[in-house]
Amino acid sequence: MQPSRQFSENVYALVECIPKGRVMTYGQIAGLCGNARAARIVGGIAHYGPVSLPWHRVVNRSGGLANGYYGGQEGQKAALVNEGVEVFGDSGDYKVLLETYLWSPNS
DNA sequence: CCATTGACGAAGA
DNA sequence: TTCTTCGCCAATG
Repeated sequence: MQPSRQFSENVYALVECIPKGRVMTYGQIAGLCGNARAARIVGGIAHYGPVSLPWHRVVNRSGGLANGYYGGQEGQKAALVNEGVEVFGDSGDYKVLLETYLWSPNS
């Protein structure tokens, strides 16, 4: 297989596969896609890529919400809360409990 | 085709 | 302990 181009494909598939009420980290997604060091690529794809995917379920390794989300952290936070995820922190520093909401495709 | 970006991660100061 | 810097590699312009 040629994982190179499939990277974005894997990212899209994984993000779409994240069940409601769960989240995944960029690093984990990158690792599952074959490039553990391409965490930025995931974020890059998210930025360049379509908004058609549940990017609001994707958080950074600290469980913090993304910093360039199209609707801002408050938008992503609202989306997560809307799915039953408890979001802690204040404006600009939202975060979720990875211990509780982190999801894995093998799960 | 070349240069720059990018919503991260981990290490260093 | 927090802040800063480097590295990673794909996608966009």
